[in-house]
Amino acid sequence: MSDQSIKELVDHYIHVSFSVNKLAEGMVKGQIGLDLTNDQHYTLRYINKVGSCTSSELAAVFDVKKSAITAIITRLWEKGLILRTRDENDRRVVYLTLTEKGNELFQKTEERIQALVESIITKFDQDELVQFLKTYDKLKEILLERKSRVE
Amino acid sequence: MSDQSIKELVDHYIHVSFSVNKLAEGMVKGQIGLDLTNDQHYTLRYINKVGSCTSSELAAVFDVKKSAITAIITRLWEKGLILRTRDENDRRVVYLTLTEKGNELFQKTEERIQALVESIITKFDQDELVQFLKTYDKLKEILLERKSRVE
DNA sequence: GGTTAATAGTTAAATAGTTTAACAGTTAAA
DNA sequence: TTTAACTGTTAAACTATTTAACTATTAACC
Repeated sequence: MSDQSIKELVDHYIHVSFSVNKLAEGMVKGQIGLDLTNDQHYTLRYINKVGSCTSSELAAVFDVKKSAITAIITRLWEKGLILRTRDENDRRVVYLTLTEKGNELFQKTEERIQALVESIITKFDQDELVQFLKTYDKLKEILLERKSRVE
Repeated sequence: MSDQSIKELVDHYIHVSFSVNKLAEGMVKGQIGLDLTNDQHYTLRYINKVGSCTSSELAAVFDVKKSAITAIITRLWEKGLILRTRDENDRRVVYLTLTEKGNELFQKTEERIQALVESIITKFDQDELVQFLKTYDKLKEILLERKSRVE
C-alpha cells in the first residue's frame, strides 16, 4: 500500500465514520427524543441487556468517569426508570436494575429503533452485511486491545 | 433472510457501532484533549476542508440547530482560531475561516490523529478495508436519503 | 487487631454542547 | 412597499462531562 493511498483511506474513514455517526445519532434521537436522551436510552439498553450492573461497570463501558454515570443514573432514577439496590455483602456496591416502568419504556423505544435499523440494513445483501459486521468487530477488537495497552 | 437472523444482525450492528463509537471518541480525545474538545476539532476539520463556510452549513453537516453552532464558533473565536467575515453582498451571511493559529493547531492535532488511524487501519488487508469503506459509504448514502425524505 | 490502602459511589463547581423561543438585521417576494 | 423568509445571535434551561474533595466501606499488612 503506498503512502498516498493510506492517507486517502484514512481521510475516507474519518469522513464517513463522522457522517454516519451524526446521521445515526440524529435518527435515534428522532425515534426516542420525546421521553429520553440518546445517552439515557443507551444506559437503559445496557442495563436491560445485562439485567443488573454497577456504576463502575457503566463508566468502563461508556468510557467516562463514574461521576458522569451518577448524573445520568440520578436523572433516570428521578423518572422512576431505575432502581438502586445496595449489596448487603459489600455495602459500597450499588446494583442498578430497570423498574417495570423503565423496562416498558425501553421496550417501546427499542421496537422503534429495531424497526428503523432493520429498514436500513435490509437494503444490503446478507453477504455484504455479514462481511461489514465482521470487519467492524475486528475494528472493535483492535481498539479494545489498543485501549488496554495505552491505559 | 429469516426474521430471527435479521433481529440478530440488527442487535449486532447496534452493539458494535456503539462500542466502536465510544472507543474512537475516547481515542481521539486522548490525542487532542489538551487544546480542543472533539466537537471543536471536528469543526476546525470541516472548515479546513472547505476553506470557508457559514454557520447554517455547519448546522446542516453536524445535524444540530444554528444556535449550537454559534456557541461552538464563539468558543473557537475566543481562542483566536477562527475568523468571522461578513459577506458584503448579503450582509446576513458570515463566513467562517481558520486563522493562522487555527490552521497550525488543526494541522498539529491532525497529524496525531492521522498517525493513530493509520496505525489501526493498516492492520487490515487493503481489500477488506476497501470493501468496508464501500459498504460504509453505501450506509451513509442510505441515511442521507432517508433524512432528506423524513425532514 | 489496628492502622493504612484501596474501592464504590456521591457531591459540588466548572465547562461544553444542545434545544427552544425570541430577536435584529437583511434580503426576497407579493 | 409591505410582508415574508432567511442568517445569525442571545438568553434560559437542560444534559453530559471532568476534576477534586468527600463518605462509607472493605482489604491489606505489620
